[in-house]
Amino acid sequence: MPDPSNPTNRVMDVLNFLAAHPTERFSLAEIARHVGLSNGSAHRLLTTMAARRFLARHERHRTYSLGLALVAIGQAAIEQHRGIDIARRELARLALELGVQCSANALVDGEIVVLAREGTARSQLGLTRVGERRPLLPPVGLCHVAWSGPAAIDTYLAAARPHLDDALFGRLAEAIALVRRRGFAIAAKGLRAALGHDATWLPVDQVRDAAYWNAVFAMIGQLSPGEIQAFDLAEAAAAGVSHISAPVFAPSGSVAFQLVMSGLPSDLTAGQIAGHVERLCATAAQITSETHGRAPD
Amino acid sequence: MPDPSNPTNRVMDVLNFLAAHPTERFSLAEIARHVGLSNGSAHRLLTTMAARRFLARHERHRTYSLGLALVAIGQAAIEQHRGIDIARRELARLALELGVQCSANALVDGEIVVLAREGTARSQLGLTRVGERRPLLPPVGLCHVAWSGPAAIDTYLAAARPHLDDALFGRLAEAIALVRRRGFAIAAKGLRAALGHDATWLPVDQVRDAAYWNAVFAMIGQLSPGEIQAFDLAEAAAAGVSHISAPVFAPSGSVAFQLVMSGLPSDLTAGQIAGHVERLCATAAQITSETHGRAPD
DNA sequence: TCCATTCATTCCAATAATGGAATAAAACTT
DNA sequence: AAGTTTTATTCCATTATTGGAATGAATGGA
Repeated sequence: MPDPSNPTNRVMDVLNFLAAHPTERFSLAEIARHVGLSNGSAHRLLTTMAARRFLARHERHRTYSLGLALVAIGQAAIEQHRGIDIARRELARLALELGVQCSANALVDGEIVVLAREGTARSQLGLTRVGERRPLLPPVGLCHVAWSGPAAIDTYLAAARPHLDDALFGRLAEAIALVRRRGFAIAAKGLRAALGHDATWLPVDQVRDAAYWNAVFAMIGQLSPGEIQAFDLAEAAAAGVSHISAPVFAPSGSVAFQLVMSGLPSDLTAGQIAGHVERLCATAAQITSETHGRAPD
Repeated sequence: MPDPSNPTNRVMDVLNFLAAHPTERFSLAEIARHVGLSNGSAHRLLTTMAARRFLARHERHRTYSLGLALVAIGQAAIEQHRGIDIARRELARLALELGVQCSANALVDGEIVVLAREGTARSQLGLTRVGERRPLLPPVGLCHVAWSGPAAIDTYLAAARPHLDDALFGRLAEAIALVRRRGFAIAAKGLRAALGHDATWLPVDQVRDAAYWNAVFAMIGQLSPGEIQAFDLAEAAAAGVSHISAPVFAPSGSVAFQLVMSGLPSDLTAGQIAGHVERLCATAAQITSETHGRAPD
């Protein structure tokens, strides 16, 4: 692996930054600051991209946003990833039949990126929008990590370590092995559920400044054991289910993306929860199969 | 305008190339050749992009295609361009009510890129797929050119000049002024229609080698006057309508994208054609209005 | 309305990316 | 199965890009 190409990364940084804030528009200076570019470089970069409609320039406010060329490229990308289409269809069916919210997300560049969402959320909180990005931190993303190599697992654990006490950290480490063993992840609701907050709620779509990270880390520090992972379904039934997730594998054996079911009714029995888990896992397995994926050894 | 940033353009070249062939996958060497890169540069570029999932690498065949990150970016781009969503909805309605095929396309990087398509085609030919790219050459793209500055118009005319005889070329030049005056473009069917070919048919989704361009230029040389532009609707009614198109304007006064209606029944009267034109223009105007666009002075 | 501040744009010395050759690894052919 | 061609990857001197300062334009506040 050769040293990465910086100019190339800069282009992707700009695109990622703009995609992470799909409703906003940014000036040259703002983009330069957030992406870590000098004004001069940002100027050439942005004008070059705007000239080819990868970015749209809004003359009136001198701001930039994602351009029309990316609409077409995104559509072309979907054609390459039939699994996304299948996931949309199947998740919509699940959402309708079970009255839950379903989504699919991938790990991109160390962040969780929402690829699809079906079903309407019960609450505003935990609402995911396609294109949104969240940090890869507990309690989310276990399915992405559990089938990765030791290096990725260590990175995940190391990021969470400073914010968890020993007991919770141990549970997280165990959870990874457990998730891989049983083939899905399930998190219970925790203390915050009483406040109308779901643990999957993380500040989103805002600039990742110190205040943002403080809020995220504070949330992680307050997790209850069950929010990290429910070790059996009875535990989940007692506290209520926060979310269930299952992996879709690529042909290479890595996790292509994960399916997430959330917004479940709070009065489910352990048996009903098992049914939901079964449905989600079956859907994930079906997509894995239809896209010629396979789980790693 | 500063000299463009080459490293940035290379990234966009790769993305455009892969997006132009959404069903295929390419090796490093193929991409390097088509985009005009050295193997060394291509190697670093592709591995850098694949590392961040902008490209998907298929280990088995050592090929690359568009990655999952672009799915999310494409979705985010759609959020910025509400017009695309509105166009989808309205074009679907038009397609259903009139029994025609409708699409939207934008000018990206000197090429026509299909952004949306609604309604099923009557024939396989002229079938457009979202993400597809076609050269900006007569008889398509008049709406993109007609509201542009003299420079863009000259470029368009110059590209067509070598392949048209004097009479046809004069008609094309006139057509641009006419389209701008009346606010839409309409092309009749020509000789090729009898063979089941529409003039909008152009080789697509294949590598742009010499054979490709020969086929394209040969097609242009065989255009009939009405295929370039029907100067009145009676002319269109007599030969049958190939396609109608109307521009959607951006706030800046430039053409954001154009709407195209094709696959019309061949037995329409001039009055019925006028009705179709009216519907398409009204839709375009509505989208222009809803997205705060305006026609240039 | 004027001033201060922020922002966009240009320019040049310092620096990092690039092209092309060389090497190694596949893939294909005979 | 061995030879031959194509492909992927590494390396280094050449060359083009970059960061930062300076300028000019525009915005917001008093």
